[in-house]
Amino acid sequence: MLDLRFIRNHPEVVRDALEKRGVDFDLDQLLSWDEKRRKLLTQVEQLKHSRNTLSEEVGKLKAAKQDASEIIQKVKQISGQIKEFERELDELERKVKEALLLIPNIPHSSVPVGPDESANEVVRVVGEPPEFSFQPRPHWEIGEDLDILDFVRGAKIAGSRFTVLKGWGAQLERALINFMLDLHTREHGYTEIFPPFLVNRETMVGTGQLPKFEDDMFLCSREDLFLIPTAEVPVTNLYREEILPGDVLPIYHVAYSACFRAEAGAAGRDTRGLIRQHQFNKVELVKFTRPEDSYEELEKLTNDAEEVLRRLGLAYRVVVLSTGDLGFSAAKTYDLEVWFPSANCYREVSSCSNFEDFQARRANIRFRPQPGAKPQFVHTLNGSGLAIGRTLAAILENYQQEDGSVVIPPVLRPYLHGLEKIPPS
RNA sequence: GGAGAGAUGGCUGAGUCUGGUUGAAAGCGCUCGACUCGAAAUCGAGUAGGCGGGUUAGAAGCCUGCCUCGGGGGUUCGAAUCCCCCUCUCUCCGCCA
Repeated sequence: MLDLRFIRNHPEVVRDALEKRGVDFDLDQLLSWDEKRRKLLTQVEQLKHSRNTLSEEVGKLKAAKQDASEIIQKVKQISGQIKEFERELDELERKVKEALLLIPNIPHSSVPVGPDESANEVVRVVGEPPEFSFQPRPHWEIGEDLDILDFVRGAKIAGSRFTVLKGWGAQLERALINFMLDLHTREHGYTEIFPPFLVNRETMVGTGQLPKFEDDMFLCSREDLFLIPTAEVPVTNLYREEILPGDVLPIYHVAYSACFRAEAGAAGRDTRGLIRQHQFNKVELVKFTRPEDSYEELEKLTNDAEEVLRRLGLAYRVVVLSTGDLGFSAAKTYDLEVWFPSANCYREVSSCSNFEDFQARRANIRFRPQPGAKPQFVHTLNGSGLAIGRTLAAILENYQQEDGSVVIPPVLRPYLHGLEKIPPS
């Protein structure tokens, strides 16, 4: 959510941002509602002021045992008027609030301008894609042959885009989770959180999933609870409606969670393999920082996520998203894309974003810079560190051998009882 | 799920029965000042948030109004206080990993 006062004072900046994102939004409508609202508010406040002072007089007269019926009549009339105006005011406020929740964040000045992902820019390429003396196979074939991935039974018990991990597959998934959590907690200074996987509506609004993207979410309608699409949602909302003391910042949190996505708009895309699932595991990094530090923190966070890929020995590149590809709440995003030999291309395994105060304003997360100072909104950031399923798929493909076996990256072996290779079945 | 108790400022906690300068006593904490070589102790002052209006190029600051005592609605000239609904917390019972 943007600051309404900022929109009022700098409509041209907001208009420019909307255009760069390719978003159609009626800003003039919002501004005229806001102007009407403020005029009405002033009137209502004046009426309330006279009501308050007159009521006080009634109290004084009654205490002095004098007649107050004349004033009481007058105030009754004023109250009626207030009620009438307030109905109108509520309607305007509702409209303004709803509109405000639908305006995306303003892209940072360093973000490349462009209509879609074709305008994204590669920031750096790290590592060499492996050479194969044979035709590398896609991970779903490797996994099924090794009897560690079961797509057929996943579809049977839950539906398409659900997969069963088995044997070394299940253990490799668990190893990846533990490896990432250990790395970020022990070496990068993050505090681990294990959050609820179901959250309420206010929480989903806080991070920006609602109201705009409800169709992409799984909803437990009986309780009106949503399955989280990422741990970003519960973890960012940990401090919703709070004023944090300035000295606790920056806060670094890392959380493992299962993630649930309806993938409503993705019918027919990535139907094979682990790339696009309704349920997947992810280790997520979340930061709360002072405004002046957030862009430096974004670089550090991105580097923390990259470290996972470097240690796993996977070739990857870092891409900065253009204005047309940027997510609704983000001001700047780096995607980490890992090499997939079978597809001969890079695919996203992490998305690291700075939301500035966009989520903090929605969720009302503030801090007091100094004891006694006025509260300010924090900046929030997050990034996958990393998506587990896609990482597992990348390992299967990049470490596959001609005989169908898969070598385990050395850093993971301690998590797999020293296993060096998943043997062919 | 059943029965009961409760939710007040950064925290503890009065006020609710008996509606009226109580946006809220007191204590703690915090900030600033005095004392001190410095600290502790002591003393003094200050210390909730939000939304408007004025001043300003704007911000800060200052002046001013409105709202908020878990959330929403109602009664009343006037609600922390009375009534209704919701949420959460605690205690007891039931159930359960």
